[in-house]
Amino acid sequence: MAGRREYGEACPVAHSLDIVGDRWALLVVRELRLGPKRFSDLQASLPRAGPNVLAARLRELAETGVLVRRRLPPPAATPVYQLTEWGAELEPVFEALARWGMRSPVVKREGRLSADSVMLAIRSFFRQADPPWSATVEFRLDADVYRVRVVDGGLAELARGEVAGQPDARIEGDRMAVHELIETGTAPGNVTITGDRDAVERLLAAVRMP
Amino acid sequence: MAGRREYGEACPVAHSLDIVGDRWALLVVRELRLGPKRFSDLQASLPRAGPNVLAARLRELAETGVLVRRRLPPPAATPVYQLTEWGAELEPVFEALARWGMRSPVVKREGRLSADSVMLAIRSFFRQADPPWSATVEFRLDADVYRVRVVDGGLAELARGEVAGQPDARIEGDRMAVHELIETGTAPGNVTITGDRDAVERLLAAVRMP
DNA sequence: CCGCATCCCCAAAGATACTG
DNA sequence: CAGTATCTTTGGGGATGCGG
Repeated sequence: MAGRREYGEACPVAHSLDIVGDRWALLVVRELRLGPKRFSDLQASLPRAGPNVLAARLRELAETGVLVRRRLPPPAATPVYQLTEWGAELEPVFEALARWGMRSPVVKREGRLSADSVMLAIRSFFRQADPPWSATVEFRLDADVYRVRVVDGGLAELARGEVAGQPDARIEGDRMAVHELIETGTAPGNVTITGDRDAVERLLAAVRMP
Repeated sequence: MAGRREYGEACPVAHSLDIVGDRWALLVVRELRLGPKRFSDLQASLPRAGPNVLAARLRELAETGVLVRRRLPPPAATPVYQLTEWGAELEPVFEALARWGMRSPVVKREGRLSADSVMLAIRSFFRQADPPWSATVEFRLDADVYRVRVVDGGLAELARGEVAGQPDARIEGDRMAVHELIETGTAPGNVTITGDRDAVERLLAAVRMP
C-alpha cells in the first residue's frame, strides 16, 4: 500500500484501488458488512488468507479509515474490527461487483463460501416487489444466525443475530444448502423451513438473480 | 490469476476480483472505456505499469472475456484491445469506485492523470439536470480530442474523436488544466473556451462532485 | 517504430510456527 | 485468542532486447 506500491494517479478510481485494491482487502471489508468481527472470526471466514496478511490488511484499512479497531466494553474486552461510516459506503461497490461477477460467462459455483457471503447475496440481489409485503425471517446456518426483515416490499434489515421476538418463518441448514436455496429458489433436502412458507416464497422470489 | 492465486470462493464478488482484481487490471479496463486502444496507447496512459505487466494483464483479460484483441482492417492492421460487451458492463463498478474514492477523507489530488481519466470524470459524476438542455462540446486535451453530447439533460455520448460537424463549444488546454476546470468549475488561465459559453457552464454545473 | 519476451531484483503474499 | 516472527514463493517494477 505504501509509496511505490501506489498507482500514483489523481483518478478517484485509482485512489480507491490504492486503498482497497490490495489482495484480500475487499473480502475483509465484505466480512464486516453485516457487523463487527473479531480477528479469529475473520480468519475463520477467510481461511486462505493467513494471519500475517490478515493483520497487515486490517492495519492498513484502519490507517486509511475504512475500519476501526475497537475494544468491546469489559468484561468481554476482546478487540473487534468494525467498518467506519465511509467504509460502509463501499456498499455500491459490492453491489456492482456482485452483479457483474454473477453475469460472468465462466460461472463459478465451486469453492467455499462464508456464512456472511451466503446472506449478503440477499442484500445484493434483493428487488423491490409490488405489491408490497412484509415479513421477518430468521436464518440459521449451522451456528450463524441472521435476521432478515422486509417492510413494504423493501429490505429493511439484514443483520447477524436472532430476531427479537418471534419470526414469521425460520430457515435452517448448512451454509451451502441455504446458498442453494437462495440461488435456485428450491430447498434441498437438508434445509428445514418452519413457519410461514408464503413469506419464505416471497422472500426467495425477491432475490431472483440475472 | 491462475490456480492458487485465486480466492477459491463461490462468492460473486470474489469471482469478480479473481478476474479484475489483479494489479493494473481495472486501470487497463478504465483506459478502454472510451474505445479501443493499441498497446502503445495503453503504455502511454499507464506509464508506471511496465510492458510485461501490461502484456500479462491484456492476455488474462482476453482469456476471461473482458476484452478482445482485434486487428483493424488493412492497411492500418495494427492490433487494438477492445472491451467486450461484458467488459463494458463494468461501468457501474467504476461509477461506484469513483464516487467512493472521491469521498475519501484523504483526498488525493496529486499524481498524474491520463486524458481518458479526465474525461471519464464527466461520465462518472454527470447528473441529470432539470430543466433539460442539449449541447455538443468538443474537448481538446493536447493531442487527444473528445466529444461530449448532452441531449435533454442526459449524457448521450462521451467518446474519443472529433464532433461530426460543428460543436456548440470547444474547450482546449492541457490535461491537468481541463481536469481543474471540470473539478472546480472555473477555468484556469491555460484553458481556452470558444463558442457557446452557456453550454459549457451548464455542462460544468451538471458535473458537480460530492 | 510497435508489440511484446526476457532478465534481474525486490517487495508482497503464502505457509507455518510460535508467543504475550 | 490475537496476533507476531520467520521463511519461502511469487508476482510486479524496471531495463533491455528482439522480431515483424
